Amino acid sequence: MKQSQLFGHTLRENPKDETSVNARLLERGGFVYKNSAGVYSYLPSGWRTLEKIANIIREEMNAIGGQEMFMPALVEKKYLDATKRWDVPIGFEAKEKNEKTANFVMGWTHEEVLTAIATRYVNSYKDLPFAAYQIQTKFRNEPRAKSGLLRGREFIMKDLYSFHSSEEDLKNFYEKVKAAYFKIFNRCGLKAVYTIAAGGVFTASHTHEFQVITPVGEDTIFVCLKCGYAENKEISKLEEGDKCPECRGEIKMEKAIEVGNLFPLDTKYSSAFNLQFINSEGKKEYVIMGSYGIGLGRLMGTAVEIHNDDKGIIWPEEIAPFKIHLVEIAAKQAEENSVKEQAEKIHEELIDKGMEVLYDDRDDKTAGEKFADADLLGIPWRAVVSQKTLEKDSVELKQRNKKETKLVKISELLNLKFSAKGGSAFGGKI
RNA sequence: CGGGGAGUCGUAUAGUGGUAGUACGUAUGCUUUGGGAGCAUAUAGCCCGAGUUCGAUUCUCGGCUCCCCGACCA
Repeated sequence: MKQSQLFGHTLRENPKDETSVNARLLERGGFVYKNSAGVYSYLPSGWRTLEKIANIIREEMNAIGGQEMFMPALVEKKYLDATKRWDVPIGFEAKEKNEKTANFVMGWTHEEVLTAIATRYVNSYKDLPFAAYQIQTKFRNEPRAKSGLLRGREFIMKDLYSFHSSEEDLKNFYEKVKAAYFKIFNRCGLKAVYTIAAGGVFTASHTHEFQVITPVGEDTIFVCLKCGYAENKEISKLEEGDKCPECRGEIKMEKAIEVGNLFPLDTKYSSAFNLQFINSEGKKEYVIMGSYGIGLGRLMGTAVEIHNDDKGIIWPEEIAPFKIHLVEIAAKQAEENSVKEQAEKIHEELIDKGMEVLYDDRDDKTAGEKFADADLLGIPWRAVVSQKTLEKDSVELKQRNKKETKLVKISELLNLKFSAKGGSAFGGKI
């Protein structure tokens, strides 16, 4: 991708009305555009990261048997009436107010919708268990949108729902989701704490949240420094300095961002929709359910909150919009064997290798500005091509999160793996 | 929903009861090129409505929007 053609460019100044780090950096970097408070557009580079997150989630959900599907964003009253959630103030009503459309709400969750769908297809214990998920925009009448991508009025969410014939089976699957969530957050460069919490409008029982500890978090959790046991303040009887109920370690109070959650729903929704199955003894039973959410935008915003420095974003490898940032410097056009010509060639060859590369081919930018932009954009690897490096048939390679640089032969560059795992692409040379 | 702050070119800001400067950006030309370079020219703006006034971007009132704190919530 040529940077001169990338839709959306960087801003030199922080946006006037943003104080949160993720909003400032993502807007300055041209990753997102704020349309309204808590309502964002993802520009092409930001959408690349969002899609990477989505694909990581898809991989891990599919790995535990989740099946991707897609449900309507418009949810009719009949669904939410069944669980008395039509009047929950979280919902935005659809704009049209005529008789036909007054009965719709912009979907803020889909337990009811999928449970209703399941009533047609679940008859026997042989139809269970199954788990289906979607990645879709949710709409919530957020009284106070804030902190950039961390709390919006609409947000892209992965919502997974599981259906079981027994509590035991739900528990087993719950543990699988828990393990998958740890993988997802790790792959996104985040260390999450598994936390016991309350269920809000979703369920009366206790739930679990994945919390990323950071001062900008709006949740408060009590977490054991030793074993990682944690409780959300909203249900916890712990206090800072207490002994951990699991390991007697020290409990600390921390601010945290909730990046994912798991809800044991039991029969709350199946009973409301009369979702029953015939068990192996020929008797009817309610289906046992669970639901599991991850906010993708919030996850992206959290990654930025955690991974940045005073110059910009430092994307974790797996969710970086590009793997390598090829920066040409002092390029003069229309000269034989010019820097630009060479850089173009390297760009093409990297693309041929299947590398995701952003190529800063801009002629009207100085070296300083290109470096500043590279730091702001936070792509994991930066390869500088200039007269100086070409004299040695090389590019200057640098990792965004490291200080040192190294000249690497162009031929060698094209064979590097730039792998997120297994250490440095320098192969131990640096 | 309560409290606080703020709305001026694309961005960041200055300023005024007589319609507005600056910097960056953008455009054109030339000179530059290893950490936001230089010269010249051009470009574009007072959130909306009502009131006061000869005249309102400025004052008053109302509204809308954005940010922050709190309550609520993924």
